Amino acid sequence: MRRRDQSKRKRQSSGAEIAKKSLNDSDSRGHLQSLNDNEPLAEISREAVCKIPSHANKISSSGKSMHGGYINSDSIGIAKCVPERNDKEVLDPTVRWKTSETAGCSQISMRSEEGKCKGAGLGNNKEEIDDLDWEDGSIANLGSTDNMPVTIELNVTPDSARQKRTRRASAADKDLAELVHKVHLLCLLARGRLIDSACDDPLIQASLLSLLPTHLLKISSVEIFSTKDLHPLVSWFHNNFLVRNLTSSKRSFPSLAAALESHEGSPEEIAALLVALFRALKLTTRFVSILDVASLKPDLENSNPSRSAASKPNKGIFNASTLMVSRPKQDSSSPEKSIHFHQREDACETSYGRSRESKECCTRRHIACVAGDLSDRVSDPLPFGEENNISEACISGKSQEPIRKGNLEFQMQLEMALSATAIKTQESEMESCAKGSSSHSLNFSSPFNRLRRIINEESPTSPDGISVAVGSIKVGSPLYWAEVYCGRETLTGKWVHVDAVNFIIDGEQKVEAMAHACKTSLRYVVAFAGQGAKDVTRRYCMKWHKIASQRVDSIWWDAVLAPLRKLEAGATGGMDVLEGHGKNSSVESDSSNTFFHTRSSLEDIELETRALTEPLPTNQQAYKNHQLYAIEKWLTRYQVLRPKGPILGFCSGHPVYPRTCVQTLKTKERWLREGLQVKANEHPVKELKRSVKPYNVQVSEADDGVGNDSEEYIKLFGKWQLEPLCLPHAVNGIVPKNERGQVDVWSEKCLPPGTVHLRLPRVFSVAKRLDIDYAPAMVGFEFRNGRSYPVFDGIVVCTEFKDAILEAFTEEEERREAEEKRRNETQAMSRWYQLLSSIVTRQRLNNRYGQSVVSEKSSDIQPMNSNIQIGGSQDTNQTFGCQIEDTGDTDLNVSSAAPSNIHEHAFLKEYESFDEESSVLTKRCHCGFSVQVEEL
DNA sequence: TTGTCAGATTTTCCTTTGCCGAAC
DNA sequence: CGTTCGGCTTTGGAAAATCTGACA
Repeated sequence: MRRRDQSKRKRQSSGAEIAKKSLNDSDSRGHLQSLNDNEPLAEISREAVCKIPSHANKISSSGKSMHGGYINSDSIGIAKCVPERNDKEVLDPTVRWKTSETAGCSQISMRSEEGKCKGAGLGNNKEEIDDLDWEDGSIANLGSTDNMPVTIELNVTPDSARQKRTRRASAADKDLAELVHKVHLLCLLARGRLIDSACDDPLIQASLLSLLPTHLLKISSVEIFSTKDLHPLVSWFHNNFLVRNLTSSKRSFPSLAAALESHEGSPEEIAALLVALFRALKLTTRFVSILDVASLKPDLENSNPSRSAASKPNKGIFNASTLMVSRPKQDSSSPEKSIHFHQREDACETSYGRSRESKECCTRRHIACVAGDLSDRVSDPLPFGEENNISEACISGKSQEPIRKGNLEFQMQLEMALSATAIKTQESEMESCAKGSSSHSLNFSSPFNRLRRIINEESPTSPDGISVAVGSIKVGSPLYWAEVYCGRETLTGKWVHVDAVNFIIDGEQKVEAMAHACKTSLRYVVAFAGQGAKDVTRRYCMKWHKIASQRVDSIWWDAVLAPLRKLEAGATGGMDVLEGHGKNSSVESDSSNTFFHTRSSLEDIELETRALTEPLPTNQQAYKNHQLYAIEKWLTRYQVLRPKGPILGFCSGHPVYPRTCVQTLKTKERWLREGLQVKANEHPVKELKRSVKPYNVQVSEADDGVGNDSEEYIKLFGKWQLEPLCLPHAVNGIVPKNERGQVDVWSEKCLPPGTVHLRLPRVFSVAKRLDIDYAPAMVGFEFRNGRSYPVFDGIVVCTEFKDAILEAFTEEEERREAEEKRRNETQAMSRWYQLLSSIVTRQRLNNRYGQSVVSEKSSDIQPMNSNIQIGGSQDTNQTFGCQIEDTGDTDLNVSSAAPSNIHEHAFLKEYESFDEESSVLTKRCHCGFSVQVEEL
């Protein structure tokens, strides 16, 4: 019962989560067309996304009905608010059912996400809200919160909460999570392509060029440029376009035109505009995005963002964020209420997964505090009374939760906040740019810029006077940036990272730390160009072992990206052959030069090199599944180190070896399946004690109580002890068999030379009849009743008999089919006879014992002659060839329609009628007799 | 607060070559 | 009387994954 409840809860939450995902995607949909009307990929992606929510909703439907069924979802999983009895509304994505094991739905606690309860007389203290008893269902002032998202939680006892924690994901959960992950990945890829194509818009590019000061236009005339040439350009862009939190904006999908017009936009739009600007200046540029995709692992506990708050009612993240960061005031009349919630989240562009809420809150919390601290230090007072508000926010934050100091996250946030708020003149900035220090990536903005940037859309109208953290979005996780190809950077050129949002140039090594500080995972970093895409995660992720397990199956991912990579390479000149000395130019392929590189292949080499030169992890557990390194401690018992060296380093005193030294051991039988056999005179590398004794050994032991040592150990061999399988050749039409008189056909490699495997049903009988030697083909095992049973499929025969057997088999099958047909016909005839006999008998009985029954019941069986023939004639005038002679002892009341007592029914075509619905053909004789035939 | 580690717990994977009796 | 076919009973240990708590 508990398991069922947990399962239901899980399904509910995943359903809600998926609905939420699709909501965001559907949210974006309305704007897709504005970017590219002819883009079918978006449609395909959308359909794929819609399938999953509907699947999940199907699963969760039982849970809904159990709880009263007030939650509705439409076909694509978008939540609808359906009024409940007490004028409450349930917003699907934030609803989570918690079934109390004992009391069931005993208590409903409602929580206002937006803190509106505060103003509605429910008190400022979150604890008060949580402690309120809603048992009677009357909730004060809820009438005014018609569109307010609320979370309904059924009371959970501490015990059940604990039990739930121990529940783990099932295989189905994992499958679903993987499916969601893949679909989400595809959606984000599609989104990236849309943004990328928008960057190519000539109108946008021309508009950007028109804004650009003339002295900056000269970069387009520089054929080969370096990182420092980009500084003035990026600096100008940084100062003229500001990143804005567009939580309550009309547009939720990027619109470059709107961003260009207003000189402000989301981080995505700003990054895209920079890409457009670079492309307008004829620089080879990619739009790069972190695909912050839903988790690959099922997330049972944290799938709902408010879970952490629920588990920690007094100092949860939710509470802290509610007090410290005012969420946008919701328009109670807005029909897109549910969407609005996601728009806010979208502002941070974080994942839909478990860390979404915590990420957002964490970021905002820290920024608020950092900004608050700064307000004390920075001499220039903040405009719009921000200072006080921020201080208040921070103080209130401090009172609830101490600020974390001294860690990387704090430092990163501080740095980023400084870049947004500290005083720095435009001149000095330009100076620093001119110096061209690539290491100096975090430059400070001008005061003017700071003032502009500090404006947050919600701040001035914040209802409770608590400021939204200034620039929180701007200084959030780096999610979008540009990559510009600089020919002068290295010998062969280099893709240079340019982050306009955070004003970082050539800071690829900083991305990981910054993303980490904002709880964003660098699982997929994809560069878009020319409608194509390329995975460049390796360039930015130094700790690959940390993300490897969070990435989807690489074969699938590579297959997805394969066509996109070609497009990308084509658009960025990646297919052009490069000459040395950093001069990239398209040259004719020189047939005499057999060794040349394209830009794309050089980048591949660079990324591959990074993959092979990952630094040694500092913790032992990272070596457990590390692709490059291994320590002996974490090897399984089927693994050995051979050769045992070289030692690449040490971790906690354990020597670190290359993963290539790890060899997998298998038993002789296992190697056999791969078409390999152990060489003669090779001794097992390892012998393991057998945990499960073979069945026959168990029996023999039970009999005599003496074990067989050779059977008790599993002998393991390494790959270096093997040679290709050498089976005895078939001689004189005799198939070489094993000790059981069969052939184990694990694969084609396991077939003895000169033999062939015929996987046909009943083929053994043919071989037997032809007196040809054969062996049953064992193809695997079936595990039933705690034991394994061999599975046979077809036979193995010598090749020379193959044709003869196939020919005989074909004949045999034809004969068998004919026999079967004959048998079926006989059976059909017999059944017809039985049917008509019963009709006759029934008629006799009716005639003898009651006329009324006849009139009532046999509407479709007309008065008839008892002389019936059964036959298979297909003629127009069908007759039944089997006659049932009336013995004359019955007193048949023959209908007037019947022409005579001795009458052979003739079923003419023109009297037939066919009922389409029931597929019943009614045949009628002119005498009035009718027979209904059901067509098969 | 976060990361690491060891131990505990849960889930998944691997194991691997019949017998008996009723019906036909 | 021989052949066919369905039901029987439902392992259990190791590895892998994950959780927990202590500690730095």
